[in-house]
Amino acid sequence: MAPLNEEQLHQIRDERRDQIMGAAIKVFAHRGIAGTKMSMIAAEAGISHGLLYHYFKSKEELLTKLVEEAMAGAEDAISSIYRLPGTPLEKIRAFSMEMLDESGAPYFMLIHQVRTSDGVPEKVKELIAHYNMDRFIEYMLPLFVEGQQAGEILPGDPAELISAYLSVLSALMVLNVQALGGYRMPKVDMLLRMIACL
Amino acid sequence: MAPLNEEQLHQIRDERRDQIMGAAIKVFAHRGIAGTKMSMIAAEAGISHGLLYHYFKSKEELLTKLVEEAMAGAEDAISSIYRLPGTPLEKIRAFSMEMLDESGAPYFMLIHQVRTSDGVPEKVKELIAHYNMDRFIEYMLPLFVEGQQAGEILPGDPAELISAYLSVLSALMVLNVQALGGYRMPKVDMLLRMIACL
Amino acid sequence: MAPLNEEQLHQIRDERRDQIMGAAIKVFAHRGIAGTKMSMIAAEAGISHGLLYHYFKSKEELLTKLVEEAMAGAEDAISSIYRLPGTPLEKIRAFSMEMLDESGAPYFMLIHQVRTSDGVPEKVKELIAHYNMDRFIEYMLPLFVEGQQAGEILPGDPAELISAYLSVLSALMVLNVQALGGYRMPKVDMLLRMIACL
Amino acid sequence: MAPLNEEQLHQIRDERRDQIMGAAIKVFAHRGIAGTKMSMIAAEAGISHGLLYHYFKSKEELLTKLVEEAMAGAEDAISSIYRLPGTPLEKIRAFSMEMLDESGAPYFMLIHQVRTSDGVPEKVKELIAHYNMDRFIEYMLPLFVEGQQAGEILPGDPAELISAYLSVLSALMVLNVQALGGYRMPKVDMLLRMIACL
DNA sequence: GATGAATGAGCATTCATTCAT
DNA sequence: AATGAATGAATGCTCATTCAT
Repeated sequence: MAPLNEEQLHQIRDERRDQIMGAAIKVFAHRGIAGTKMSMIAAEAGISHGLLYHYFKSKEELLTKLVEEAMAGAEDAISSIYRLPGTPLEKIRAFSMEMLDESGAPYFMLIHQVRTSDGVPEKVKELIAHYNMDRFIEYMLPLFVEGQQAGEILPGDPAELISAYLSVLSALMVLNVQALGGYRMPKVDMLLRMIACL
Repeated sequence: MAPLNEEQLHQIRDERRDQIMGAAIKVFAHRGIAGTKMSMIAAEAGISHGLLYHYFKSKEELLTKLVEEAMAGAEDAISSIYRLPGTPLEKIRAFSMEMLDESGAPYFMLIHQVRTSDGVPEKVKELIAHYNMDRFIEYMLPLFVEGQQAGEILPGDPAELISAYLSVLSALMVLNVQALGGYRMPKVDMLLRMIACL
Repeated sequence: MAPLNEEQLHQIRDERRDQIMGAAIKVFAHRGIAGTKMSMIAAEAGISHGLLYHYFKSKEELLTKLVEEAMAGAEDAISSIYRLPGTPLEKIRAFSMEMLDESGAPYFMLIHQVRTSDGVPEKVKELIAHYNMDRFIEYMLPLFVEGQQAGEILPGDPAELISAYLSVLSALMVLNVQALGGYRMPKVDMLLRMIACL
Repeated sequence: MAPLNEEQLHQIRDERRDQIMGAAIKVFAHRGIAGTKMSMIAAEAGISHGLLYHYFKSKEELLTKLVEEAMAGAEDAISSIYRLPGTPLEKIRAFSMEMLDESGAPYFMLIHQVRTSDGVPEKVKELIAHYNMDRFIEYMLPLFVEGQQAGEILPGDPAELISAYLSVLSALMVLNVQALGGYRMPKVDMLLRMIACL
């Protein structure tokens, strides 16, 4: 009966969804939640605004899906650190470079926008609440302890070290999206001095 | 009975303007440029929205004035560094603590909002363009050179050191406005490790 | 293997049309003209909205066809009165019971919706204009006169009697579609008291 | 401080509200709930649609207020029956004439629209549920019983008599708003034959 | 100076309709 | 014939701005 088979339809839908979400994160990150108009997203994705609503019931749903994806991505990024080669400090170094290479910046930017915007729906705020730095600290704790035992990383409360270091990384990512205003991204080795034994 | 004289009227006017600008920066910083409604500012300032327009011709003018103030304030903050006591590194340390104590955060936040928002009027963008980090680097250059000569600060291109360090400071200020999400502001001494000889 | 012949295709087509019109009148009657979305009709009929447009060029055409059918049906119902058994009053009694048994209510409801909705296309309004009560009065006139001569029906202008009585019948049908709000359909004998000699 | 005093402002607001509600009930009654656009109400009231939202937060709120008013009005109308002069049947006669004189028709029409439209917000539906005919039956019960004892009104369950009679009255009001299609409002005396001893 | 009623441009969302498959 | 992706006009609602008082 169906003129296009199930699979073709599914593929179209998936492609469109990705296309829209890609456009949306770009616009949200740059213009803020309230500053982003659905028509901008549609234009960026090259479709009509009507079609946008065929795929996402509302601006809120689109934002929610984006945040969910961002959080899953962040978790992925952090958890990948153990698969990197070398000593703990080398792993952290490689991880830091990956973070700062800007490809994930829109996601961090989006989360920052959500976090600092008061006009965001409660549901999205809740999602973000789970994206607590504590989860990431837990992930990295064994690595930092190992580094401290190896004499590579500064002594002291490792949770505090991690939190401070990740805060700086996150902050730089948020700030640097557009490399405007003369900000210059610090070299990774400079950042590592904050936590490494020299 | 006698009507207020010229000067008194002027003073009331100035107070009102300050009151409004104080309210405005708070709201802008938290809700973003587009997310901030004139009525929110009026409510925050405790006046009618009609009165807002007696003091500022438009949202754009208010934003412009705010950005101008923010830029002047930033310049003040940076230039004050030479009036602080101690060695160059001690001056930088004191300056850093002042920056991070959050009192100036809304201004940095505002500037960040303006910088990363595409929907901001061109005129305001131009203002911001002047607020180039290069000016601040120039200000701090003698201090860093002095510190390097004293062996307190790492060798290497001082302009790059300053730029990187200020980027981190700015980034943390922007990120930290609400201290949400488990981010913990790093200790100043940890940040100083990025630039100091240990 | 052999493709369906002309006639079979035609029959399928007719069945589909009936299926759609049946769904449409239900939805129109319950939700009003403007409140009825094409997608609702498609869902009620169990087909895609795309297919709807294979059978009816537009919402307006569908509504028009429905109104035409409703009017033909009403005429049938009225004209059938002479085929009923018994004295004039008995015929009227049987006819009244048939009307009120609710099966034809959606049609009356639809006509009422069209009549009282200002947003209906002019073409449909014109159709309705023909469905004037005067036609029905003409139909029933001989019957009422006969009843008056037999002393069963009140004396006086028979056209006025008919008009009033049919108005009450129509009104009750329109009102009663959903039997909500505690309205209770009056017994037919009670209604007949309006026109009958007791 | 205030340029217009409290009272003047209040008066303006009240007038505007009445003006809007008057316009709204007219449009809702004629075009149905879904068929009524806020812009139509604004146009009917002779104001901008922006001002409409100054007075009523949403279409739903406006509809709710209208229904509340309609229900209060209906209760008033029914309860006023005891203040009419004459025997029970005479009271009922006077009451019926008042009902049918069309001034209250838009309210009945509105309630009918709400009752038969599926797209109406739940909150409004609940309001209507209270406007149950049972309440009105209770009101009129003593009057009908008195009429039966006086031999003016038919014997039998008075609640059923009332319910049936009020159903007919309501139905006629709903049907007759525009006196279209050749419907002719029956004379009150004809309607009274349904319940009166002759 | 101060207020809030009033306006209208702009944005989120819905829905009739078209069309490629 | 049948489906659902795609479009855009229309509608509810918000908000910057103006203005009478």
